[in-house]
Order: sequence, then structure tokens, then C-alpha cells
Amino acid sequence: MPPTLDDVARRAGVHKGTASRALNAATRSQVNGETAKRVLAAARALGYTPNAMARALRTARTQTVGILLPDLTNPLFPPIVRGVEDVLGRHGYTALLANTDNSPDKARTAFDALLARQVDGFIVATARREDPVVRDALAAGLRVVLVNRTTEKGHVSAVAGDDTAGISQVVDHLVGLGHRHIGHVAGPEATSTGMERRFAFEQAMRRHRLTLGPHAIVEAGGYSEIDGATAARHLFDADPQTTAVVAANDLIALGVLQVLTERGRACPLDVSVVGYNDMPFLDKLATPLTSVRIPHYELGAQSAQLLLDQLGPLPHQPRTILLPSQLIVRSSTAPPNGTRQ
Amino acid sequence: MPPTLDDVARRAGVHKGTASRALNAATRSQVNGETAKRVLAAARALGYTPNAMARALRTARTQTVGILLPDLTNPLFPPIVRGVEDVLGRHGYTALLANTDNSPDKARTAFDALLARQVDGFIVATARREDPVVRDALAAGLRVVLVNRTTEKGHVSAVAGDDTAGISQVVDHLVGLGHRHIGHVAGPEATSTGMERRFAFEQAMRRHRLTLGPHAIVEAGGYSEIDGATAARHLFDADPQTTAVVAANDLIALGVLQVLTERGRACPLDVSVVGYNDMPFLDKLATPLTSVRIPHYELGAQSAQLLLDQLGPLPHQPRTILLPSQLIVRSSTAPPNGTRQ
DNA sequence: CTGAAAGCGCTAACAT
DNA sequence: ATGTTAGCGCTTTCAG
Repeated sequence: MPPTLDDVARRAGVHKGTASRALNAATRSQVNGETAKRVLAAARALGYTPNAMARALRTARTQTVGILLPDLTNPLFPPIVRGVEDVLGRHGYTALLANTDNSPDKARTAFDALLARQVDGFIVATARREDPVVRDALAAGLRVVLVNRTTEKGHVSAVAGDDTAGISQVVDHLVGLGHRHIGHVAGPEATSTGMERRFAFEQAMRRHRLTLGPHAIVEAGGYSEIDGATAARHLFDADPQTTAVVAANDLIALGVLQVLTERGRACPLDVSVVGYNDMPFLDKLATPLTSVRIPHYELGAQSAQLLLDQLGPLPHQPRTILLPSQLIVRSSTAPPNGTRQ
Repeated sequence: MPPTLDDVARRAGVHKGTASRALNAATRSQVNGETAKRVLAAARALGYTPNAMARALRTARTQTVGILLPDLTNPLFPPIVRGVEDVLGRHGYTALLANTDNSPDKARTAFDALLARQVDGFIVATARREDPVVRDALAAGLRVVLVNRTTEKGHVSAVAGDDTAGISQVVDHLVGLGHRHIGHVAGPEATSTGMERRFAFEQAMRRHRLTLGPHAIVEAGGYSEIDGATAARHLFDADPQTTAVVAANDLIALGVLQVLTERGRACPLDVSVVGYNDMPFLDKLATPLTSVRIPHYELGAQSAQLLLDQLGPLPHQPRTILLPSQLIVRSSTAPPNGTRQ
């Protein structure tokens, strides 16, 4: 029903091969200027749009990339996706999304589904440090860019926030306020963000010559508010003298705040809390949360650009790009209680 | 490189036609049980996945649907998208997203891009009441389902929240608290949600025999916080005795709260405020916002189901489904100031 | 029940 | 500079 290349060619009085060349910017030079003009006019008149499926079948490139996400409803990811889509769209590419709900099984299924659709490459936001899907994709020679989370550095292109710098700023801020007993609710060690923020925390504490009690770091089961609350209970039970908590992300920080409330302790009066990611509306909370801003849109945009580069003709080295983080101080952090007088 | 149907057929010692029939659940009955088993085994052994492009080219169905969204970073949409994707995925379909940033131009571009990719149908969350894209899509016989926003009812399938019931509950609640001077910051009249919530507001006020001053309703330029703030300034300037404001959505309500703060008036002490949509984290705000919950995930899921129905063989009437809304009372609403004593 | 063959719409190698 | 041809991988008639 929709007009085909043959229709356009017929209307322009040329062969469809010529029409194809005229329509394609890269091959247009092979065609007489007048003829090209006639073909373009015919195409416009008929409202011709090339059939992407036919083209894909012929060229073995779909101009489509797959995005593997943990969960689109986590406010962290929409800006990343927008960044990816905006850059991709500018180059005629489209993104296919898949949510994995943090399940390796679903990740595998989603990956296979995307592969069946012949995506040209993958942007992966679900990576675990040891990730079978990423490993297999790489082994199969597929183009992959990691975003936000990474696996081991170097093997594969990745764009992430600079967690070491971010956490370092957080600890400096807290120490500057006078805190000495600082705890950390870490993210899952299976993720690079969990491990690196934890490592950066230990490093920063050491730099300030602050001792870490054996229970100063508790690993949350996941990145949700409820995971954060569970971990925070352990932390406060084991280390009641804690005056500040660095959370691995904002949702976990919300869980920490919740536990504070349920125990009748005030933030920041009794305990200061810091989140990570600076998700939307943090400034409007009952306790406006101090957090670390990561340029998420930019993360997405740059990862898309990196993938586009890899899709190009010239071979490309894997690159890791670290984007700067920025501490946003709000009122969930203040000098420790004992300091006031 | 990846195995093709021919490879599978060869390994099973049959013709590719037979292999195709064996692999396809719908045509499997046409094939000898033993043969089918052999083909399946061969496919598994080779790790065969059908090439979706080739299939699409042949069948003229891509098993892909396009979703037109205003903006994925608006917290309203991710749950809708998840609902759509979960249902679609269960039926072997995939969704292609496009953000229009509320621009009719971008909507057109995105629509064309989706069409070029031969999507089987559209889920449209960007509809204006008079929407050229929707009109053209319908005229071209494309399958379309509207979600959240509608055009005129009846012509096209749609799934939306029950705004009349929702706003009605809001007004009942406010009147029950003792409010008489209630204002409304409406959404853009060009959108069904803007118009219907406004109409429902007028209706509910009339039902309570409350008069509406000429400035009791102000239309916001859009659904953002800043649009809400601008409109709220007009409203409070024109109607200073207003004790309660019904906002057309949560972001607008946030803008109203901001204006209250900048004018040194307290919520809910001086003015009660109600949002709409019950977006995430409203309960954690400095002023926990009373709002109307819409089952957004369900909205997405049902719209996907409706589209799937339309894609099926039997002809389908356009249907409009209204999902129930639920008032969530939090502390941004209280009796009017004068009532306390 | 299975094989043969055509063809979806396009691009690219080859021929003119 | 343009026309011709083959074929991407699949489904689906049509024969047998």
C-alpha cells in the first residue's frame, strides 16, 4: 500500500536502482543532478518513505540499538534514556528499551529478544561487575557501551560518573562539618557503583585518618528505599554513635531517613544523611537531601556517541569516560549534635 | 554469521519451508511430529533465532509498536511505558519510544520516523484534542490507541483515568473541610486532561452550589512547575480570598506551593493545595501533597492490550476505557484558616 | 506431509 | 550516468 521505491522510480521515469542512488545522500553524486531532482520530487509527491525492514535485510544494519535497563521507573534512568535517544535520533538511529528488573534471567531474555531484532549495538545500564550477558556480547563481537555501571575497566567502552571524586567530596563535606563517626550504606558489591563508592568511601576516610569501625559499612541488598532501611537498621544497631551516613544512592538515603524517623531521631540534628545521584525533587523533601549530582542526560548522550563511533567504519579502542560529579549541599547535613553550643 | 533457517533445515535434513512450518507454533500441526521434533532440536543446537527483519519484510508485520510521549523524564510516563512494555513483551511485541517535548512538529517527525520503521500500531500519550497526527493516522487506517489523554471520545480507542470522578472527589474533600473559595489552575485547554478536569471542576462546584468568580480558574501554559507558578500568581492576584487550589497536575501544584512560599503564605494553614496524578515521592515532600492517584501502570497495560486486540484478525470497535481514580489525602489540605478557633 | 519456487523492498556489484 | 540482476532470510502459495 505505501509507495515503494519502484513507484518512485516509475514516476520519475528511471530505474529503481537509480532512484535508490538518488535518494541516498551518500550515493547521490553518482547520479545526474537533473535526474536526482526528478527522483526527489517524485518521492516527495508520493510521500515515499523507505521501508526500513527491507533496507535492514539488505544491508544487515537496522539503525537500531538496544538499551538494557534495570527499571525505567527508577528516576535515575529516564534522563539517561533521553540522552541516548536524542543523540541516536540525530543520527537516524532508534533505541529499543528493555527492563530487566535487576534479574540476570530477564537480562538474558531481553538481550536475546534485542538480538533477534538485529540491533546494531547495545547500551547496557544493567551491568554487574561479572556480567555474563556483557561477556557473551563482547565474545560475539557485538558493539557494547556500558553506561552508569561498568564491569572491569578497559575491556569495554563505558561512560560513568566519577564516583571516587563524588564520594570524596561527600566525606570532605562531612568531616568539614565536624563528623568523625561516619557510616556508609553501600550498594550491592556485585555492581561497580556499589563497590567503587564503597572503596572511595574507605579511601576518603583513611585520607582523613578516621578509623572505620567493623560495622561502619553495611551493604544493602539493592538500591531501593526498603533495602536502604533494612541496612540502616543494622548500621544503627551496630554503631549507635554514628553521626553521619553516606548512602550509595538517593533511594537508600530515603530508607535511612525513614529509619531515623521510626527511631525518633532527627536529621540533620542527630544524624546527617547524604544521598547519591541527586534525583528530581530532592530539594522539595521534608528534609532536603544533600546529594551528589551526576550529569545523567550527558551520561546517556556520551554513551550513545561512543556506540555510534564504534558502529562507524574505523576500528575503535574501548574508552572509559568519567563525567564529573558535583556535591549539592542541602539541609540533611549539619554539624554533629555534640558540636552545637 | 548467525544461523539461518536454511542452516537449521539442512541440519534436520528437511527443506527450509518445512523447517519454517515446524518452528512456527501456528503451522506446526501441518508437519509430522517426528520431523518437527528434529527441526526444533536442530534449531536449539545451532542457537537459531529467526531474523525479525526478514520475517517482517515477508509478513508486513514488524511486531513493533510506536509510543509517542511528551517527555520520558516526566514521572507520569515511565509507569505507563512499563505497563505497555510488559504486556507487549508477553505477546512478542516490542515498543519503540519517541519523545515529542510537547511540540507538534516533533510529534510529526517522530510519527514519520516510527512509520518508516513499519510499526504495526501506535500508542499515543501526546494527543491534543485536535491532533493532526492522530487524525492522519486514523485516516490512513493505522491502529492507534490513546493513553492518558484522549481526543474526542468514540472515534479512537483510548485508556484514561476517570477525571470527572477524580476531580469530583477532590472538590468534595475540600468542601467537606469547609472551603468555599476554591480556585483551579487548569492544564492547557488543547489537551483533554486540561479541559476535562476543568469541566469536572466547574461541574462539582455547581453541584455544591458554590459560585465561581470570574478569575477562579486560570489556565496554565503547560504542565510544568514553572507554568503552574505563573498561573498561580495570576490566580492569587485576582482572587486573594482563595483558600484552596485544585491543580491540574502535581507539577502545577508544586508551582502553586512555590508561589505560596514566595508570598509568605502557608500551606495548608492559609491555602490548601491538591495535585493530580500522585507522582512518586509526594508523600515525602515538605508539604506532603494531597493528590489523585491514577493507575498509570494499568493505563499503559490496558492500552497495550487494546492495541493488541486491534492488531488481531477480528475487526474491533474503538473502545474508551476509564480507570478509577483515588483521592489520596495528605497534609496539604486542611480546613480554611478562618474555620480554626 | 513435504518440496519447490516466488517474492516482500531494498542495495550493490556488475554491465552497458 | 543509468539499467540489470541477484539476493538478504523468511513465509506461503502451489504441486506432488
